[in-house]
Amino acid sequence: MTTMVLNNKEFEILDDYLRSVGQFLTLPRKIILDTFLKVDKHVSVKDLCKEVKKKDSQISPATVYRTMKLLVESGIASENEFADDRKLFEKTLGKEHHDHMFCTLCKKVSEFHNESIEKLQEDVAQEHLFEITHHRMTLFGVCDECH
Amino acid sequence: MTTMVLNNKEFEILDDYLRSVGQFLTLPRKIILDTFLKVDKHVSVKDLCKEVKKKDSQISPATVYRTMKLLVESGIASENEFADDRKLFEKTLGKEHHDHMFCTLCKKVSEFHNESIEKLQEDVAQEHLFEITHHRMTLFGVCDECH
DNA sequence: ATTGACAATGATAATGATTATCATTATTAT
DNA sequence: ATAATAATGATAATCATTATCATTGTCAAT
Repeated sequence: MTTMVLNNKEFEILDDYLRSVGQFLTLPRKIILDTFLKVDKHVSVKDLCKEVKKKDSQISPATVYRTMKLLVESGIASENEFADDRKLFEKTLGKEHHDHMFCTLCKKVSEFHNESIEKLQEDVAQEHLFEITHHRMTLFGVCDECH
Repeated sequence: MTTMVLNNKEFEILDDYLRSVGQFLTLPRKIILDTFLKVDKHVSVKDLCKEVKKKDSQISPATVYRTMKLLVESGIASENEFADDRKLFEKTLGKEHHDHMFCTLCKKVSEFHNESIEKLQEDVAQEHLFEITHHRMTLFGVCDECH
């Protein structure tokens, strides 16, 4: 029997968000959120489905897709696309903003943050009278382990 | 009758590249390259197909896809994905490296270059013993005209 | 507790960009 | 000209994601 950590702040946030748009925090959504929170790396919907199926084989991929969209809307998760046509999700809550390095050999995703770059991006945007809502920066190459 | 500018250096580069891999610069490929070069913005395969069809209604989308892949391999074009699941191609020859700003309202793509950011990216990579092959940086937001 | 309005779910079909297949046609070197 | 091989166009296949829709679950009001 799997135990769900229901007092995580993510559950409260999702519940609040859903109520604010006239929806409810149902059991499938709880299971999917719980599963997602226990994966500590970037995960695809496909892989998430496998984990979710272990807990409840009834839950359909369609519901996983729908729920992940809700997690993004509520700020709990964010999505990113590194390799071809497969979106990966990661937790955003309690994590600082960061950018990514993607190893094209082992497909590993690692993170970094550089305040100077952030500042320069803002400067560039101002010069062009562009109002940034978000940005995406990924360095592609070969990680240390693959050398 | 459409005139093709066959003395562009891109034709020579593509020809050289194709020969180096045992292939040939055929008429459909010439037409597609010519069409691509005359579009002066980021273009999707779908839009490119429309233009190509005007010159030769026989040319199939499959050939356009195949040829665009060759243009990327030979360094004449590069691809980028901004909005959902539609790749956009742009000319790379004779253009400095640059990053993009994508207006989420009007979908316009504009370009910028900032040497300081480039330098900092290299620094970050070195710190992490990461060897950059290329990078991708896009600022999302609202452009001046959409304000 | 029951009910009614409506949201959520699961199964499955649809979408849409991109690729693969394959028979036919074109191209090049000889 | 011809043989060897590459290229093409038409079409089917792929695959992640969305839409559809009949059924089931949820909650607030009675």
